[in-house]
Amino acid sequence: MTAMKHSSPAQPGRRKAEAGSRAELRRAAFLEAAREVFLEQGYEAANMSEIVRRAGGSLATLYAQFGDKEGIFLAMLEARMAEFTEALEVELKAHTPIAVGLTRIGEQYARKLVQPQSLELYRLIVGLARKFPDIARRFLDRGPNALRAALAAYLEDRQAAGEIEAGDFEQLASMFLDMVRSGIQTRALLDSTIQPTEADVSANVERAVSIFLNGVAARR
Amino acid sequence: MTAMKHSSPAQPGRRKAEAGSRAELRRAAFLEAAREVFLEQGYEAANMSEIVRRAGGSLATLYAQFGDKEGIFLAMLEARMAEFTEALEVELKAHTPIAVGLTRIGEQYARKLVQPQSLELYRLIVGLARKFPDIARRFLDRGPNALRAALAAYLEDRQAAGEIEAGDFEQLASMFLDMVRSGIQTRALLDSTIQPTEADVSANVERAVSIFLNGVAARR
DNA sequence: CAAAAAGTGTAATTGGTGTTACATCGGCTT
DNA sequence: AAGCCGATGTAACACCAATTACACTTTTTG
Repeated sequence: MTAMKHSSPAQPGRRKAEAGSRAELRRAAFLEAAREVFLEQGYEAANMSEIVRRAGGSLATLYAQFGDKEGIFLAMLEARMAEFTEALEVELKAHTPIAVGLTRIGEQYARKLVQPQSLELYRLIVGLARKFPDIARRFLDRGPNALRAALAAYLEDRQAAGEIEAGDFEQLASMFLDMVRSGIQTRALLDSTIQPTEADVSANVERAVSIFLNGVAARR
Repeated sequence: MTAMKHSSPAQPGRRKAEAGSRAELRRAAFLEAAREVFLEQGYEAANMSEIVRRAGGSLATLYAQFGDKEGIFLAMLEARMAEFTEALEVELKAHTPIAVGLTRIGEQYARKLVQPQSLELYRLIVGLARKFPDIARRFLDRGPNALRAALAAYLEDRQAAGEIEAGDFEQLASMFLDMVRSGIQTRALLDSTIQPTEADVSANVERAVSIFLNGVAARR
């Protein structure tokens, strides 16, 4: 991460970064600052001058590059979402035994979700789903839906291997992921003093796997 | 400093105590309009004049009754949350067989959650969790946490009856409710063109009950 | 019935913020 | 070295909404 130098205000003369194209540096700095400001304050409360204050550069340049407030917001979301979903490219192709595979994907997913930045991003998108429906929609497709489809394919493979019973694999995948994610995420979303530990996540996943495979009914 | 009179029954002036008084009618109309406007447009985008436009009355009266924008927003949320959670007072005291009990509570919960108004309320609260942490916290306690505790007690009763195995009942309750709620709610939250039908909800609950009790592992 | 309290309609005040204009500066190409 | 073109800093513009002031009417109460 490039260290953010800042300029002394109203000083003509001595300031310039040394590496990379100037425009690109500016753009990256703007996006980084926009991420901070929007995630911290929400869309409406964020103001453009604050972004410039943190990024350096000038308001005019910001507008020249992104058009308007909505423009930089969308650009920032796009970058953020890409960064988020790329890490979800889980390799479930391997014919891993079901218990191991579920645990692995569950932990990876849950650990990602409870990071403060992920929670803030989720808050933003949910809160603005009405104002920016296509953004919310894209998030849904690239995030939860994509992961669900991947897990469904894996489950189908496991069913073929005789490890689980047949069923609607998309629905099954959704159920499992919801058990892994929802409780812990909801609590963290609504009570920011809660910061789940790795152990919390692991215990949660372990229990979810157990229920998903065996249920809780008394054995006879 | 304006003397702020709130709805507390005891007042020095000792007026407007009766229900149906003019002040109470005004107040109810304001809250109703505020609900519409805030749920439709979000907190920041909503404007006070619009509330008055829909409720009738005057801006001055609105301010006299609620102090400021935050005041009427919180008052409206309070009323709304009360209305929402009161319907969740599910009677699970009865020693209903586990499959029936789970289905009943699951359907009631899920059906409530996918109503457009519930979704909008949830959006609002999640989006503003950072700005109004105590509101989000109260929602968490009165909503999800309360229901979870109730279900946990029911599960404990069922365990005592030998229907299910022992375990961390709060955790189990959370898992079940998450399966019932999360998938369907998340999709509706992020894609407003989705409007789950009764049949969707029922199918989802049925599957959740099945997994929760028996799991998906192949029988041997 | 009359005075006081509360409500009403309108408009002014105030503060903020998205957006643009403009004069200037500095690096990069030729 | 000269000059172009984008970047910069600043301030202005335009608009909007929260909040309040005020003069007047209606309701409540003693």
